[in-house]
Amino acid sequence: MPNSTPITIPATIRTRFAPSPTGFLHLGGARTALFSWAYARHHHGAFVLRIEDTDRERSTQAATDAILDSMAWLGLDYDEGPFYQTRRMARYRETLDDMLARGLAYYCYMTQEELEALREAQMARGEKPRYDGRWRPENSVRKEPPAGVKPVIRFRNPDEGTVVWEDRVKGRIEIANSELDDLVIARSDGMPTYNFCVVIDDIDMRITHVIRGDDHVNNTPRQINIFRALGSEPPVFAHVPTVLGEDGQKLSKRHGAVGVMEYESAGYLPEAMVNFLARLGWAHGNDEVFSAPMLCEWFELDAISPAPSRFNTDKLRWLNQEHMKMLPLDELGRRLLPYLQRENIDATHGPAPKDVAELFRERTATLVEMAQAARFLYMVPVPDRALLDEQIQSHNRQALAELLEEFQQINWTREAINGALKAAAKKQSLKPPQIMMPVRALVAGTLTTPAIDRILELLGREETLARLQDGMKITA
RNA sequence: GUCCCCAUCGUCUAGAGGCCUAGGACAUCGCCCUUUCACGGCGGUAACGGGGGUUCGACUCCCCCUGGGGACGCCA
Repeated sequence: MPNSTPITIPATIRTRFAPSPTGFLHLGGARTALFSWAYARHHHGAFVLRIEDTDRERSTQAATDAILDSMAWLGLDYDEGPFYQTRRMARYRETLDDMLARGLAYYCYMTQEELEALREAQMARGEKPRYDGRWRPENSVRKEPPAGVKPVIRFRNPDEGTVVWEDRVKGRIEIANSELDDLVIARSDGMPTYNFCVVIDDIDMRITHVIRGDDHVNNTPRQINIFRALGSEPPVFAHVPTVLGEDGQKLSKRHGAVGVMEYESAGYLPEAMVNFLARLGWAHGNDEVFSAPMLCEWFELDAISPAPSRFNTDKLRWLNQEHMKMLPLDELGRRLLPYLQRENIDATHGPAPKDVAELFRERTATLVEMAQAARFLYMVPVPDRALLDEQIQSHNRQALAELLEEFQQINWTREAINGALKAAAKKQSLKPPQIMMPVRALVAGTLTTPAIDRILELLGREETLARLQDGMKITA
């Protein structure tokens, strides 16, 4: 008889994010954390952070720190934790002993070699590889534990029936107990395993909604069985689909940036990252650009798509620019500052970062691009001889000379600069571009810049005159 | 191999039987704006994987096929 999970929403929603600290926080994990966080915030519940570090071989403090940094950058604050599973051993052992005593779990003395042989034989027969239950209490009454073998502890999974739950994103899922084997809940060295700890923790931390990656779907029925064996009602489950690379393949190193903090390095705003990640597999009508608070207000599990979705850099870039345009200029300037430093640009002299931000936020998509584009505002560009020869020729040399003189007279305002530029062109019967383009080349070392009058204004009279004069000498 | 899940424009998605001549966004193409590059504005190309049902009526419900993804650890 199928036993299903009722959909009842408890008064206080408690969600958790439970990464294993074996590497940086990747995009998929970040989105899972985001959804879990947003759901808790939406319901004014609690968001718990738990570090699943029972795999001592692979867990590192550095990875934990990296995950914490990523969450902080994204603005995913937690209400409780971080809890470390390795510090809860006493609790796990106590439960293990209790389960052993009650016959819910048993020692299994099968060796790794025996297990491997069994699996190979099963695969050869076209069967699903799994443990055959040979050390179950009912089978091993006569057997003597072999000497020298340290046993694992296995959970005695029910043989009959079907485990059913209403997944909040996938819908109803049923898996027959006959498909499940008795999973190892404690290693031979005594260390409890993930599938066991996760259940104990979710019970103890009173987690009401487990929102996690859908690679855990197959673990869920086993965990539900443990919940039941322990006399606890399982939480609501919501299995979020995978985030794929741009090519539709599983995310891996060859996709380039898969770690969240790599996007910080690449000049993306956390606001944009949150917005983008949220739109991957989740939608609120036609809303595209929104803030984290808006996400929290709107977020519902039912709106999560059950299908995997692909990462898309173009859209992330667009969103980043949108968020750069939404940020107050002072703030955007503050955010730009560290990127200028990373480009080895000394921003202690020269234009205020907020003025630079205003100039470039409509023509660059990331803070890195903005910093790079702004370089000439702080440092004299490397002269491009070919460009200067092309831009400065006999037809406009006279006009440029006159412009230089004019620049020494006028008030140094954008309006006056613009007037001088146009007047100088007109006087020599040139079109405005015929004087503006060479000035760009002289002052910025490139032809693609924001409005030239504003650039000269920001650069200041002294710097402008110096660059014009030095540049003119090169082509003279 | 076995089990589980998924399937709307190139991509992210809206769509909960008639509102769909399938909407939005990114990307792309064209035009306008324009001192360059952008921004912005206007417009275009572009999708319900296939086959069966159910129904007066299916993008929407059911089944099969195909195609994708995930899981089968003393990893999480």
